[in-house]
Amino acid sequence: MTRIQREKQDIILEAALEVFSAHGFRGSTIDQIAEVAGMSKPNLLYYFPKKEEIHRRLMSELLVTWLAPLQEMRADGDPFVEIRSYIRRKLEMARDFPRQSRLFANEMLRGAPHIIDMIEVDLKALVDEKAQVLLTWMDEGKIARTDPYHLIFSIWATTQHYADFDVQVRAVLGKGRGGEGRFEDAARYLEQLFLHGLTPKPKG
Amino acid sequence: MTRIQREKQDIILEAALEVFSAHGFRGSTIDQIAEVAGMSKPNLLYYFPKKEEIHRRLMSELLVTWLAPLQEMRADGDPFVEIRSYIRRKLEMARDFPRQSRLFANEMLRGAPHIIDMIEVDLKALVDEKAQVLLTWMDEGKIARTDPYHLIFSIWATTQHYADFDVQVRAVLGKGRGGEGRFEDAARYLEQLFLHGLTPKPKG
DNA sequence: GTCTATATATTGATAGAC
DNA sequence: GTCTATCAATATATAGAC
Repeated sequence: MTRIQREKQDIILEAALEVFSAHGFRGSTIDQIAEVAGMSKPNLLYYFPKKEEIHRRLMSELLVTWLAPLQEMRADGDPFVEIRSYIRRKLEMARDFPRQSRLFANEMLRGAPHIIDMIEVDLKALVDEKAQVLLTWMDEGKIARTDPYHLIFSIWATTQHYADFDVQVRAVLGKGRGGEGRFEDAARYLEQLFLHGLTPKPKG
Repeated sequence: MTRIQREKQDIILEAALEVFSAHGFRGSTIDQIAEVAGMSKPNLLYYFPKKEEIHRRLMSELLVTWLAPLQEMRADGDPFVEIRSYIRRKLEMARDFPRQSRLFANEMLRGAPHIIDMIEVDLKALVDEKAQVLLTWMDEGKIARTDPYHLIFSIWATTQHYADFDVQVRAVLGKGRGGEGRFEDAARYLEQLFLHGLTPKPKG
């Protein structure tokens, strides 16, 4: 495959991400994607003969990106530093790659038909491994004893929320508060939530 | 409108909830809904002449259900009891009404085109009111000082996650752990998260 | 490789018999 | 109120000229 071909494919995939993440697979048309990509529909179909093939490519690339932040959590690091860094990385992904997050959420809502195998095998294996790391930290008394799986779920949920439910977050915060400060506020809030919860500090 | 008519409409709305929540608006066909409802397509269209009208009805009913749990949080109650109850109600909704949760998530992912007005007005007003309640509790030193808006967001995110990302949760927990214990585990975990975070208890 | 024109399939909605 | 038959619009995909 030539360099030109690869570039064209990348333009199409970028346009498809834009459209699929906003309207879902069925809600998106090749016409829309072609327009965003700046080419005609038959031209787009010259590079990707099937609409499904575009989606498939996006999904397989997505999963690699998706597993990366958790993989970086190191067993030999300081527990609080590692967890805080993980939360930060996930929140940065929600801020910088909201379309990927929404594409993933769309797939989940439909029962993950295209990636259920990778979820059940690769993702499960990774989470099992990191849950074991968390359990070790608990055994060592470095973090509170709790359910490591649900801990990971809650980090996913709280961070991805800022991408997937972005409209709602902005509407609720209103014009002033929604204006770009929300990710910094979220970072501060989530750090406190996961590290201390709502228990008030004794006055000092 | 007769009783029969109302019943038929309810059957259609129930079927539409099933289909829309799983495939999204554009991904659902009237044929599918009609089949689930156990009637022919023209017959269904006799009661709802437009596909959009079915969706509109579901959305307006949904929003009422959706605001209820937060409305019940009372300023004159004990803060920890009120917050814990709220989390519990939201988690029960994720468990008992996952389709409504997914319908809502679908709408959010698309930028809430049909309900943005209610989000910006009614939901915002309700959250503003409850954020004020939380702020008062913080001023009184009853709960830790934190961002009340992001606190509410994180309760939404963590509880709805068990409905919206159900496939993933079950796949990661595996056959044994995914088997029905997950909501009880989540309830225990979330209670600890919000009340104490990960700070380990001093040994004693 | 890119275009115009078009084939084919799906689907929302209607017509008209019963 | 419910059905069969069908229309009209949309959307995926292909044919064939350039």
